[in-house]
Amino acid sequence: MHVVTRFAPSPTGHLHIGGGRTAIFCWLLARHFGGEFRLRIEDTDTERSRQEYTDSILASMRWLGLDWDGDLVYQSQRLDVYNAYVDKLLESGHAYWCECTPEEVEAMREVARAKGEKPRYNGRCRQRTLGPGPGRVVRLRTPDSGVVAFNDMVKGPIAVDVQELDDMILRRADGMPTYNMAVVADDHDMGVTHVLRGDDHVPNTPKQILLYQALGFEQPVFGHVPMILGPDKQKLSKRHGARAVIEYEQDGLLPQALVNYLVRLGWSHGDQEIFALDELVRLFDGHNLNSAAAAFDPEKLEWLNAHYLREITPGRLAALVAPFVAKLGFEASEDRLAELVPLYQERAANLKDLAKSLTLLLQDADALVCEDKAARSLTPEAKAHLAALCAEFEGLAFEPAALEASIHSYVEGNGLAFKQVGPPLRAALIGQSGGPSVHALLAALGREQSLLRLRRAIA
RNA sequence: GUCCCUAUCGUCUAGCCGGCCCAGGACAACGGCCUUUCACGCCGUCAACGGGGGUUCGAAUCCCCCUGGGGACGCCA
Repeated sequence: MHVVTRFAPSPTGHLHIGGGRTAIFCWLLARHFGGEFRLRIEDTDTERSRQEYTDSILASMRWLGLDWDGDLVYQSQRLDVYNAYVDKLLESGHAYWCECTPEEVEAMREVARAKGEKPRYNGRCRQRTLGPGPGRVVRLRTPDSGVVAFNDMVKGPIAVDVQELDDMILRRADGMPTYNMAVVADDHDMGVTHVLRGDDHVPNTPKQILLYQALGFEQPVFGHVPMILGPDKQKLSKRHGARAVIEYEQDGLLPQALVNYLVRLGWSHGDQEIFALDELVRLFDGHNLNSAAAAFDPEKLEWLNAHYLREITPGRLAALVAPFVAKLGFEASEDRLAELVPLYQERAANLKDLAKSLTLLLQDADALVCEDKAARSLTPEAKAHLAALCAEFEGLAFEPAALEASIHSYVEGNGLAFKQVGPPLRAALIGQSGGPSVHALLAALGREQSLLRLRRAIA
């Protein structure tokens, strides 16, 4: 099957998770069938479109691992094309010039509303034979009767009576094309075969189909994926915290975790939860898409992220966490980070947390802050044990096994319980009551830094 | 208001053309095991077919109505 999909964001903001998920689905569908995935920037709204958002969206696409085929298409560079199509429609009688002002149209809508009907343009200029002129727009001549039906990839058969549709504007008074006009022209010219987009476009689809028919274009397959709701089941908004893909990146999420989470939100493959990207490409064929809106669950995302974090090799993880460590004001080579990372790899849910934990090991002994619970374990008796252990460690090789053996022999030799020396040791080393095993901590810190921290705790 | 979409545990979902489902998996929560702590891991518990009518020997699965949720009705995209 020949498949060409596209993702068409408008550069009026960063790429949000809803758009991100749509992009992933489109990319997956194209890759699954060995087709093409195209990217189009819908920047006809000159007021709100910004280059920086285009850049941000492209950066997020790359971060997610979604590569696109062919050149980027900018709608703002295709205005002539759209107008040529509008002219064609005018010539064939499928469109007409209209001189009604926005105010007049609004009044018509009010009349319709008052009659309990859907607000719409009443077709006043339909029968007139107006030509171009200032303030005039071009409208599509919607058929008088009939039903527009299509088979949605995810929602199944959908039918709408044309009576519900009014004569939509194709060309604005300023000569700019409207959204539906541009989309149909672009999707056709780009050879798009499958239009996968957000749920909110369902009502646009019948209108666009009318345009396909008027223009004599072959229709693509349409598919509408439901929206993503906030954890409270309400429309996702700023209230729900981070929503843009770029924010998740900044919070230390791994792209494979976000992709896995987003795909699984609205698509399933039996009971499977974890999917590698190549596995998704193999499995995703456009079926099994859920037709109901789904609530976003940050906790499950976090769980997936922690999962992927544990799968990465220390060396690779060191490189990923380095920028986050630097952001916290610490300097450490990637080699050094690679040595430390294993201590916290399975204790962190994201790169930000991991970096924060690593700074416990990187900072100066004097800057170490001791948590209350940890401080309480540093009793006079415990300090005496620490002093004795310092002596034990003096002539020892600072390796995990040797350190562990040394601590155990001290504990047993003095008839103690491990908990009498473990907690105070950890408190002295990192100022916390929980965390990596003490011998691993000692080995990672090294002789000099370990003894420095122990002596400081005793003092 | 009108039209369209939608409805299984708190959340994501499995459940394709009815019986194998007194509904399965995952996240979260809770309990336990492992363990020097934390975390990981493992085991277990709690928890759902929105309501009402049909069709049928039999419905979460099919049909209708109601209710709930969402979206759209722009010279925005």
